Amino acid sequence: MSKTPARPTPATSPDRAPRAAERIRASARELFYREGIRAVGVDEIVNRAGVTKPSLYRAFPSKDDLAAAYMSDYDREFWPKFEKPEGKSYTDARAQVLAYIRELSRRAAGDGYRGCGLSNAAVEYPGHTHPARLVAEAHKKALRQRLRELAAAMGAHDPRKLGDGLMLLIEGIYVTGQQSAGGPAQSAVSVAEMLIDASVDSKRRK
Amino acid sequence: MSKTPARPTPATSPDRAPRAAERIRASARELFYREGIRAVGVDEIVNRAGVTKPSLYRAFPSKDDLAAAYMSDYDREFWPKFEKPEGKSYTDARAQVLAYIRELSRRAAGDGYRGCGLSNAAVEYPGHTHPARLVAEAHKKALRQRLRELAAAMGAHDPRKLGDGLMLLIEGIYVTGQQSAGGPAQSAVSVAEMLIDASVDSKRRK
DNA sequence: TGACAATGTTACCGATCGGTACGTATTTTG
DNA sequence: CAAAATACGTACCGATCGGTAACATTGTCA
Repeated sequence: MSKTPARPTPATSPDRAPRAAERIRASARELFYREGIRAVGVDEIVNRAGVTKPSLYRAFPSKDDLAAAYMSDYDREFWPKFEKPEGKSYTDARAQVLAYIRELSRRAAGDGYRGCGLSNAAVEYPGHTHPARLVAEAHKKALRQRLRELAAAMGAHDPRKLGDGLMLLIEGIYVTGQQSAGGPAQSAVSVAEMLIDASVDSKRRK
Repeated sequence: MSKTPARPTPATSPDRAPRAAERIRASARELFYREGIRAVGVDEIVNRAGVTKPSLYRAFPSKDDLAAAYMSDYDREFWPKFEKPEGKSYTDARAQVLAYIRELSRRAAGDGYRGCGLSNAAVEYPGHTHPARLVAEAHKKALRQRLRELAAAMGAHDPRKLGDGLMLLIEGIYVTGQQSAGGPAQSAVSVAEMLIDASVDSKRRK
């Protein structure tokens, strides 16, 4: 019945990419985000993926490495949402950041919102040597620098200050969004506007 | 040798307050904060407290309830630090909030900083019925309201907006402080100043 | 002293944890 | 087609998890 006779996957490419590993990544992605990494056992992951445990350990040396892969996937999915919020491209840095924060605040108001998977992982694993943490910290460092660039593009007097301010704000949305619905995240857009306007040349205020 | 003959504890009060329970609370407090709640086993807690496992379960129905007690302790220790930052009392709401953020940023720059135990617990336990989460969410609700009061006392046009902005900022310090040293938290004080000054009547700016 | 409450001691429970040895399908290749 | 390689499943491991039963010991107050 499920023959898929033609060519479900190329499988001719020398780069090994079995289907089980991808199903595991997707399953881990969902469960780790929803429940937390420590809360999810490997059995639950493989059951949901429709595969078995040895398949997991053939693709990933350990659960910690699977968690690191989850971090990399999360990071990869993040950047399009940040650079092209609401699906549109922006030339105006201010508009881009505000659009991202607007979209983020909307998501954070949803019921199943669980914040940033990377920040959450850093909470779950305090040790700075855990493989998942390394990916998360690299991501946060990159985001901080990108926000500083955007702050400079907005014409901020002190791009570092504005960039850090926006970073703190965004992380605040992440963490408060999962605490309670209708939380402070719903004020985030106007707060960001205030912050940006107060950071650029006062002559340019409308 | 360690007789403590006189009166180490009153022990006359009828309210049951044995010493083992307090040692367990203190041990849990430290370990839960440093390592995370899920990461710490009950054996580790009782070993560090110098007591045995049955003593734990005589004082607390379950580990989840001990976690909830940890939340309550954390909440109780929080408010003095917030209301009297740097050990001083403040009549000026702006000065108080800025002093708290200054003190917080200093702590967040330290090596072993692990953010807010209450926010971290909400990350570890997504389910909104967990006893620890209930305490944490009540705390965050109270803090949000208190910040709104303080924002009003500062003379903010929109106290809700400024209060939420400060809340997002503070939560941002919590979470980024434990990610990497020298992070965006070190810009928090000047960001808070900007936010407050932009929220109050512009005539009052210095 | 005797009664009582709090704690310690020891051994144990079932469940679940992350991880693996080993045999079986399935596919690729000559 | 047959053989080698690859992907997958069954069954299991020791360790640790949260939690408990039963009993001995201590300290306090009357």
